[in-house]
Amino acid sequence: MSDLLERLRGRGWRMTAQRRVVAEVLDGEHVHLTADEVHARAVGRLPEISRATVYNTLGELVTLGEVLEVSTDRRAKRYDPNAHQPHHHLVCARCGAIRDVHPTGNPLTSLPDSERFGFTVEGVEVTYKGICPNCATA
Amino acid sequence: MSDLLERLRGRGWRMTAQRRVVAEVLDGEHVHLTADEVHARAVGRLPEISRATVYNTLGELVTLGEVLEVSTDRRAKRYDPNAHQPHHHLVCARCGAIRDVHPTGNPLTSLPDSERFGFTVEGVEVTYKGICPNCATA
DNA sequence: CTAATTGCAAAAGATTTGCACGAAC
DNA sequence: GTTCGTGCAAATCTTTTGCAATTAG
Repeated sequence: MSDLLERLRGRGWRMTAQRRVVAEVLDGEHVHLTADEVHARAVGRLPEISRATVYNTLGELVTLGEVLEVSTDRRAKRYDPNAHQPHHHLVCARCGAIRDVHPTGNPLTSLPDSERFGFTVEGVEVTYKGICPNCATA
Repeated sequence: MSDLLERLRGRGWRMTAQRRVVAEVLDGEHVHLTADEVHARAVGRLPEISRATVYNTLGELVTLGEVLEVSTDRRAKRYDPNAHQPHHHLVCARCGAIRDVHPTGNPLTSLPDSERFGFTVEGVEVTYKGICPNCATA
């Protein structure tokens, strides 16, 4: 059963077949699908679901804070349902594969005032870059 | 005079009016323009320069390692000419403004083996998120 | 002179939008 | 019944590509 779905129900999210399918497709760890991949998988379970609905739904999940948008070097954004466990990303520079990694014991110091340029700092995102074992072999 | 341009000359980069203008437009600190913004500014100095050439040139500068691609939450990528001084970014969640920030005294521990999933880790990118003074006022 | 670069225009890829119809509550 | 969500198709925005004309070295 989908954790994400549970949480959404709990928040009184209006439920439809399409939204359920999107939430189900997204659920899990190390899941970082593009909108198009979400649509492709959703179609497997609900053939008539449209891309527009997938985009709408993803946008809403991001607004609700239940899904994170991951911007990569590539064109399409990826969506990460693992929003409630703080984590960072390890990205393969060659193929774009992404893994979740969890903050090391090292609490990242917050930015010193002298480096804030008057900004209010709300968070930090850490992305490690490297080559995945698959690409290293090939 | 443009630092970037100097470096490119030194590397024997084939020079054209278009390339010079792109390098000039990019030079500086806290510069994070989109391809379209680069084009707009380049046109100011060389009216007939085409978007395709701007894209070509930016792509090449990235390949040469002289310019960094910054992926944001927004659609268009941004280009950062400050590639030779290691730094991170502070991004306004509201308007997208970006400032360069320099690593705090805190050396970010490298990822432990148990969190590498077999990847070779080559670098890390840190992005602070917040609200810029401008947006905070509005 | 020769190989590399440019501009154009068209194509491709990703995402958004307007609107009539249909479904959730 | 009312409000909100959906599908479609067209629009928009960003980036890439093919190719003939041009230019740097």
